[in-house]
Amino acid sequence: MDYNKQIDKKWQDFWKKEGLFKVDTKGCSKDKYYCLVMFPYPSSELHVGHARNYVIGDAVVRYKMMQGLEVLSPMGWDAFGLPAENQAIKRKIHPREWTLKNIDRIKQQLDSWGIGYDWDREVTTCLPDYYKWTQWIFLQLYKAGLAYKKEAYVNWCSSCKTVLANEQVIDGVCERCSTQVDQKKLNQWFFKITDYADRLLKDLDFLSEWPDRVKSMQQNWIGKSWGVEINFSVQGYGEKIECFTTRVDTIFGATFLALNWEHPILDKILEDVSNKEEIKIFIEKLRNQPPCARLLDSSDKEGIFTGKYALNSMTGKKIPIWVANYILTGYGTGAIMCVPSHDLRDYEFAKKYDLPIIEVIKRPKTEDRRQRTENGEEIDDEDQKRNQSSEFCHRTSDKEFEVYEGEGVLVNSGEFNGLSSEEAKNRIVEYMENKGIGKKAVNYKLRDWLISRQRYWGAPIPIVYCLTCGEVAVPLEDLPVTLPQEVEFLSTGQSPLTYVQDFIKTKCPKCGKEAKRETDTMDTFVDSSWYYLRYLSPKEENIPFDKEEIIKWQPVDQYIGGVEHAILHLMYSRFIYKFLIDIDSVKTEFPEPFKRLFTQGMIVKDGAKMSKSKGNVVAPDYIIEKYGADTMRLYILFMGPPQKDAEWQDEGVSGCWRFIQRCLRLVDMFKEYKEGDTADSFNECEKAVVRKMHSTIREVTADLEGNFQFNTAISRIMELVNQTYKSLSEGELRKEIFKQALETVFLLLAPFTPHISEEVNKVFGNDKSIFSQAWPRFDEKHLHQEEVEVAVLVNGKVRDKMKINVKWAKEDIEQKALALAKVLKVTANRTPKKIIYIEKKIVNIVI
RNA sequence: GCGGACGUGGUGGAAUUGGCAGACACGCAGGACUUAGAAUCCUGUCUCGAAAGAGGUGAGAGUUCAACUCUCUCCGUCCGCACCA
Repeated sequence: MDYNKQIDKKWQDFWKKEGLFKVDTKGCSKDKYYCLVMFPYPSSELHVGHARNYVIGDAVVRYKMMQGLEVLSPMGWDAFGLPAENQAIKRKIHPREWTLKNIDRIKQQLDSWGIGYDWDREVTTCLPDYYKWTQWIFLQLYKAGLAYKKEAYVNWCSSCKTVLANEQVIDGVCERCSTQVDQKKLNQWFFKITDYADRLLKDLDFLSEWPDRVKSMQQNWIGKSWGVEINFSVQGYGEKIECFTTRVDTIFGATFLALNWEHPILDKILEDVSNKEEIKIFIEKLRNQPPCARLLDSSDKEGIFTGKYALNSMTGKKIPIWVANYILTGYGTGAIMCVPSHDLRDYEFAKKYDLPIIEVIKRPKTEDRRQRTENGEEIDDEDQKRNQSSEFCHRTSDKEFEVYEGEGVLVNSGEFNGLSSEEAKNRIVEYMENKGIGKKAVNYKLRDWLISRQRYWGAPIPIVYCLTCGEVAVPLEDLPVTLPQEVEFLSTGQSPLTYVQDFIKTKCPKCGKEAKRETDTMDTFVDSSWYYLRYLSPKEENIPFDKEEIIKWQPVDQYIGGVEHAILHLMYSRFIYKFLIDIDSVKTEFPEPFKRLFTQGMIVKDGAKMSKSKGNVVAPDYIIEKYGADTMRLYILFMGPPQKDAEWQDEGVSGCWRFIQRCLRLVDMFKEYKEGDTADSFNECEKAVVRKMHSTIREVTADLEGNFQFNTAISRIMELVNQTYKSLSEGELRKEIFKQALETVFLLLAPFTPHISEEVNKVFGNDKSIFSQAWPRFDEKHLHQEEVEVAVLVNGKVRDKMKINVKWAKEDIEQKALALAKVLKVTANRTPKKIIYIEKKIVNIVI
């Protein structure tokens, strides 16, 4: 059989004509399977790295179809965003035009690879029929008090002239243009995702089928920690300074307080300070420091004494209040109690400015640790000490003092002396709560989601500003707030919408007077946080999504995409989903949108991520031109475990091509095949093929049911093909068996190489699509083997192998093993201490 | 620093979860068929050794009849977070 490009095209057209991937979400009666592949940002053409994503998704979709499920496989476009706007500025193309042109091109690519989608459900986030509902979601959040505006210091990229979210700042530079990021105070819209922090954390428990890596990244990002909030009263003022600490057991060692430059109390306490100007200059310096000026070196720690003191409420001693550059803004209260004896950072600071250091925690005694070792063996004291220091201790260069950051036993802590850290924490909180000087508290690293963008190419925020009524939400019936087509891109730092008079000018929905529209647009992560719901009813004009459909089709059974979305996209989607559940817009048993998540690895070339600038991009189109779609698909799946990064090797592609040719040659042989004389029962060659066939079905199915181990699945199919060749050359096969073997090969290959599988399916006289056939089943009885080979080991070392009949008694097998010449040579007539027989595997003789 | 993943031939990678390490491919070498090449087919290919044999899964120890797999220590690579009090 000849493979040619017409075959690809022919079957792609066939699937389209037959509507193979069309799903009637309402009407279908089969069990549902919602397979979702992360939709692409339509920038330029897709390369093989992107292809991996879609090929994996397609293989899953086709496999599940053959399993008899109703498989929903939609596709769409994450079409708003910065690159389109950058292109517009650079090349004077309208973002919309550029985006839609790219969509056409990518769609054509996906088609030519034979990726199957229900295109009737296509969703494009930059079109009004979609972003109308993104705005709707904004308004729901607004109504619930979860969308709010606040003035805040934000990351400002002077090159892109825009505000960046923290997560778009990589190592202190803009993720897109690598310009140094500055700080700027602006009025911004936020979503209050922090209200959901605890649920986002707790509900990770529902996600047993997500990779641990992703879950731990999310956990980390939420960053929940338990501790105590302590009030320190400022001497001479009625004011208090709140500090959060996770180590209240070290309170007796707190010898100073440190504030960040933004702390509100500074204005008050600095009033009558003599060196006020000096301090202000220092604060100003910190304010202008971009977040990238991360202090990696301890010597970078800087601070200034405010001249004021607070009281350590436990010791009653007065402790100085400092302003320091190492106190984070936006986490905790902006003030901390500093314990230089048990916190390395505080120690470095105290050392530099000569502040007192009081040890209050002793490392637990070695006896305690010794008890913890399993077998009670003594452990060398020196070793212990070394281990401990590597864990918790930071020896200072002058060796005067070791900062011990671990837990231990309290000293110099008044009535709490002798308690363990753990006990002390409880007792001290209790004491503080009674006295009203502190209380248990929880802190999160997670911050509210900044969604404002001073950009044109995004969904307009549906808010109007009226001189009389103030901030007014656009009524639902007025949605969408349409993005104007005519726009000018001026580098001013303002949203281009600011200059579109027709857009800005509007009437206040409340009082009808002249009003102005909000000119910021939304972060594209808002668009992508709910698209999977829109796929279920993409054409609905009056509602964002159909509740009934959601009950039926949510959660997504399998979500597939890159790890780069492990934190933001997935966190935001989870948040929005939970919110929609809360406002009763989504009804579901399972509180998470994506039941199972698969993150595929990157394809690298010459050891590096593919990029135009490196010139190492592998274009799929040339591979398709040379070998066809199936070869590319097969290689992408065969190159390695799909969740791991893999190096692209052109030689590997030709290997897959050869395999396909080898399969097709077998089909040719079958067409010409003349059956010889057949006996009643199968001969050895036939038995071998049948056995291999069934074991292959079993293993390939297991590989796909597991963690999508396409690479091993394919290698097993290769083995079946090899076995078929071998049996053909070694003896007679009746035609029926030859046929079964071939049919099995192509059924198993169908999810990976759909075009050729369809073609061969036709050779066997089936007019219907191979994907309407059932996935093959194996029969246990064909796996059974009378005779198997076992390895014979002496003292764990393989000495010989022997064939045994599985019915033989254990003793007989052992006797036979002992009698082997190679075994006798080693045992030299010594009687074995013990013989271990593992069924059908091993005989181990211990002497 | 914290969290996670990982370390196996010249290369990509297998190993029914503690049971014959290197499946399946790539590459390479030799051979067959060809005027020749391409394609295809066959054979070989962890290391040392002529062979018998010995060694071998980053290093070292331990548990076990048996360890790539489990435990501990160390070394190294990749990813995420990072002055989170």
